[in-house]
Amino acid sequence: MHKDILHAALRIVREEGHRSLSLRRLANDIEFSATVLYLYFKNKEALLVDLARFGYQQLNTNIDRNCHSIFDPKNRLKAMLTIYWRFATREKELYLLMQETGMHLNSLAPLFPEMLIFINSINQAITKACEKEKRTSVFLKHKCYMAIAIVQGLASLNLIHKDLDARSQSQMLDDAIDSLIDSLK
Amino acid sequence: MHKDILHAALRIVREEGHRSLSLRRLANDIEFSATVLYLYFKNKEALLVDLARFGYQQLNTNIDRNCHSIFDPKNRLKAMLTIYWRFATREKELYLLMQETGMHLNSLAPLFPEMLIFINSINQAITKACEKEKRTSVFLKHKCYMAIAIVQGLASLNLIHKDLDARSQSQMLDDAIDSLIDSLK
Amino acid sequence: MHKDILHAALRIVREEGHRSLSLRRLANDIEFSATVLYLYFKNKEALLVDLARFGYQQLNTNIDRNCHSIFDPKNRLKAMLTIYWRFATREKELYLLMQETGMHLNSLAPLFPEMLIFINSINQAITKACEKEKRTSVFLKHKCYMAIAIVQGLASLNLIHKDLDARSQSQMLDDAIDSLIDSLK
Amino acid sequence: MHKDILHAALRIVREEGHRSLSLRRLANDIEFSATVLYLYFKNKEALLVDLARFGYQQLNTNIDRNCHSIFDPKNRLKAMLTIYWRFATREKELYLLMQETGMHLNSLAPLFPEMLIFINSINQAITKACEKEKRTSVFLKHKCYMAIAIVQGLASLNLIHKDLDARSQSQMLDDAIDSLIDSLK
DNA sequence: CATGAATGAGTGTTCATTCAT
DNA sequence: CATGAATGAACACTCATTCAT
Repeated sequence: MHKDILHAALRIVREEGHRSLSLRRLANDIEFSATVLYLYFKNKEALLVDLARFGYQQLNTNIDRNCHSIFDPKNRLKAMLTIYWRFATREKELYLLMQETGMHLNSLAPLFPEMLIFINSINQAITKACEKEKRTSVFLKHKCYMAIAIVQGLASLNLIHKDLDARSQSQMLDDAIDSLIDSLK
Repeated sequence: MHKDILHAALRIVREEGHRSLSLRRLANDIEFSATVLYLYFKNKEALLVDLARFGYQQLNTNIDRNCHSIFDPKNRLKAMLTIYWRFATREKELYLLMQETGMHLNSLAPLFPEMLIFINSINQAITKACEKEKRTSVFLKHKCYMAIAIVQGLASLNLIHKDLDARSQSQMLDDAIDSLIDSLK
Repeated sequence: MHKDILHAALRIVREEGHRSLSLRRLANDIEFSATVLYLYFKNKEALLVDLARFGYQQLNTNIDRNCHSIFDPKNRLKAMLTIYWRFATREKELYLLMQETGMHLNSLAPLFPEMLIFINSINQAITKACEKEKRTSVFLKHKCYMAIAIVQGLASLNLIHKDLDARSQSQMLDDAIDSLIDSLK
Repeated sequence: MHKDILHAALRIVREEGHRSLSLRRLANDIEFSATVLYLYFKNKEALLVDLARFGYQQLNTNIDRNCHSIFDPKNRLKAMLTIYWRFATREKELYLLMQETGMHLNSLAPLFPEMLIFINSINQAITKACEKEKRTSVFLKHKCYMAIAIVQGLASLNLIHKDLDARSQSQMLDDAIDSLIDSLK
């Protein structure tokens, strides 16, 4: 049931935007009373958090599935970031929800383990990609955040400036990732 | 009065976030009836747009004031982007409002001239920074958007991952800008 | 509760006119919060439609009850129209609401079955009243609408020209109906 | 100016319905401040009354212009009623306003001289049409009101049952008028 | 003669949430 | 385990009207 609710909520978010997700609307969709939502979620906020976590899970498994066979560290990193960007682009509304939910939380750790997993996996990929150079962990962390920032920046650009065609976008993404990877040396 | 309203709205946004900006609340703050808002703004949306435009004006004059005396193109570009980032960081909530408002508009041109001015000024700076290389306008446009994306990405990172200290952030920004400028050659 | 609301609404309409029927006012009367109205009606408009339908139901049962024992077709028709007129006169405000609601609808069929039932019953009475003459269905339809028009015309006259005494009115009604019935031959 | 206001109001009523006529909207159209309306009209209601009176004036002059050369009393009466019906049909929204305004008034005489003129002219036509029969004034009055009722009834039918084509309507009107004229003998 | 500035009361509507059952 | 019934607070917005200037 928890899952059913989450999936229904997801559908609403995907189809009508996260601003349109109201508990009544959701209760209607799952064909249960609205009260039942409070049996499975403390709050609307709790539901949003779960939704966001689900998003990160999706993202993580997406990455796992597609990258587990890529052994070259740099290619692997590139693939991961590309998947991240594609996720943000395709799941526009869910991605926005993930961002917004992240913002409103005081501490990510307890509520957002999946996000940390995601960050970690990026971090590891970067670490492997510059194994020989023996970088400090601060350097690695910075690069990791930078990688994420680039994708997020491009994604949010996409939401505002609709005149950017898909080709331009993916080219910009490629360039940016290449440049980042270069900077690891 | 138009300005008074805008300033009061701005204060609410800054202090309590743009989600807390309701017309009632605003009317209360300016100690007028709510009706008066409709004498100066067609809509709540119109007010938001004006607020966002105001934000871009601020940003533009900020840039003007601080960069007009920097003649070296690359330094100039760096300064501009740094100011942009600082703006996004310091005016967190206003910046978010600007982003959200931008997303909901169909065409930016008529309602957001100030945003276009901002983009243009970045574009020009980039153009000057690689004058000798005779880059295509597409190349320039991509780099321009990329520059904006980087700052936006770092800004949104900032909003989510509060464990990043100021030093780290500005160092990441510096690195990223340098790397971008490098890529212009 | 649906019925309770409808009845309270009816009372307001009857006593203060359908222009005075606001959801807040209604909620006040039933001593419930305004929100509860939306549990039973999608809209204010939906409530109005239900109110109008209720009016037609009343009218239909009125007709049923009083005419089922009248077998002479012409007398029957006359009785029906007289009841219609009396309804319009006595339930002045409800009648007006029924008219206005009817005007604002695009297609009567789905939302106003009761109105169609009413029209149908008039039509049948007319059909029976000139069975022998084998009239075309167009002729019958015209006469049916004409019958309704006459009553409506007299009713609206009543609303404007208050100097008409009851006797005059019912005499005019009688004459008009007789004349209509005559024209069926 | 009085006239200018009235004409602007008329335009709004005609184009957007009498429910859309608000003083602000009107002030906007005439490009004056809303306050100025109160210099020429005591109330919104006063303005509506004037509007309605204007409607009756239009109707009266319409009748004058087109019927002054018809000498046969019955033809004349028929022409008058036809014009009335056409007016109600073509000036749908103005006609509705005239009806509604009439309803809300306690006594028509002081505020609606034009309406009385209209009724009078119908009355006279009827009187002439049955001069020889020496009818009582009550009889004449009844027939007069009946004539008006018929047209009003058909007009309001028109507003609700949109499935009636123009031909059917004018045929029904003709029949009804003929029948009424017949009944004068 | 006209206005700008302002308002109070009202509109329909939506929301997350609660609680007795 | 689930519901039906209900709510209070808020929302954006519109209206006719007033009054000092």
